[in-house]
Amino acid sequence: MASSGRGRDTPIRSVMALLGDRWTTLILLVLATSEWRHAELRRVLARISAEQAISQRVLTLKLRALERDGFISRRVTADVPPKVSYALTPLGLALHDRARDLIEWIKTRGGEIEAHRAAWDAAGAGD
Amino acid sequence: MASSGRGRDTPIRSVMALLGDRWTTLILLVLATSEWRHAELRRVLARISAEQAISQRVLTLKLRALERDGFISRRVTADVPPKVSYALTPLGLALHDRARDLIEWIKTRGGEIEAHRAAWDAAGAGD
DNA sequence: CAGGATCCGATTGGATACTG
DNA sequence: CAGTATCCAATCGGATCCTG
Repeated sequence: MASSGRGRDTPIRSVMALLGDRWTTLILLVLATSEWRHAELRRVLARISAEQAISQRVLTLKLRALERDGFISRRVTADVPPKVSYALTPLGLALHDRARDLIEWIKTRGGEIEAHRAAWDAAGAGD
Repeated sequence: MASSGRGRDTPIRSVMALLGDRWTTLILLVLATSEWRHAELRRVLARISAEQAISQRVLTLKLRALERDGFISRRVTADVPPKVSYALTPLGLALHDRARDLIEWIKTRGGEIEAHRAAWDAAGAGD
């Protein structure tokens, strides 16, 4: 089942969806710092997300999706047990930069957004 | 139940999720052209998405979410039946601009991404 | 016309157990 | 350690019906 899936998506929609999902952007941010092994990556994601850990299965799914699109590369050593490391490709680094820009923008405007939400929620609270 | 929901999200995650969902970015693109009424908006979204129409319920949900964050404004006339129009706020226009940038980037790199996918799918096809 | 209420299918993400 | 396979809960989006 390696081939299709939701692969008929245009890159536009699927990449936007990637950035919008629960973990992918965080993975990009971490991989931008250096190369990481699977288990290490899981641990650091758990720490910085602060809520809860990514499951092993979902981490694999997200890494595969990023690899399929050419955003990350996977390197395996011949050791036993094998060591598998992930790193951003140049394309992935470029995507990361875009994600950063977006995050920075949201940070600068985050106050306004939260103010709107507070006002909205206050107005609707008396239902 | 107007208040909470997934409202405890930080703007970062929720705005990224907004851009990554099925319709929101498309809605931003359309609203950037002018003000639209609910039914018109539904029709034009159906046309440009080419796959299938957004349901009435989901359009309302998306518009409410955008309104809550202060990205769009809702204007109602005193007519019977009332006319309801939606338009981008300055904050929403700024978000739209960021979405456009991202889309443009994906377009310029889309070829590479699709090439990676093709290679990946071909490699995995012989399972 | 705008939109709320229901019901439903599909997808997403998490927990756990198991394999090379 | 890295990854797969199940099973399950929650969320998302769609279809339909109903109301001011």
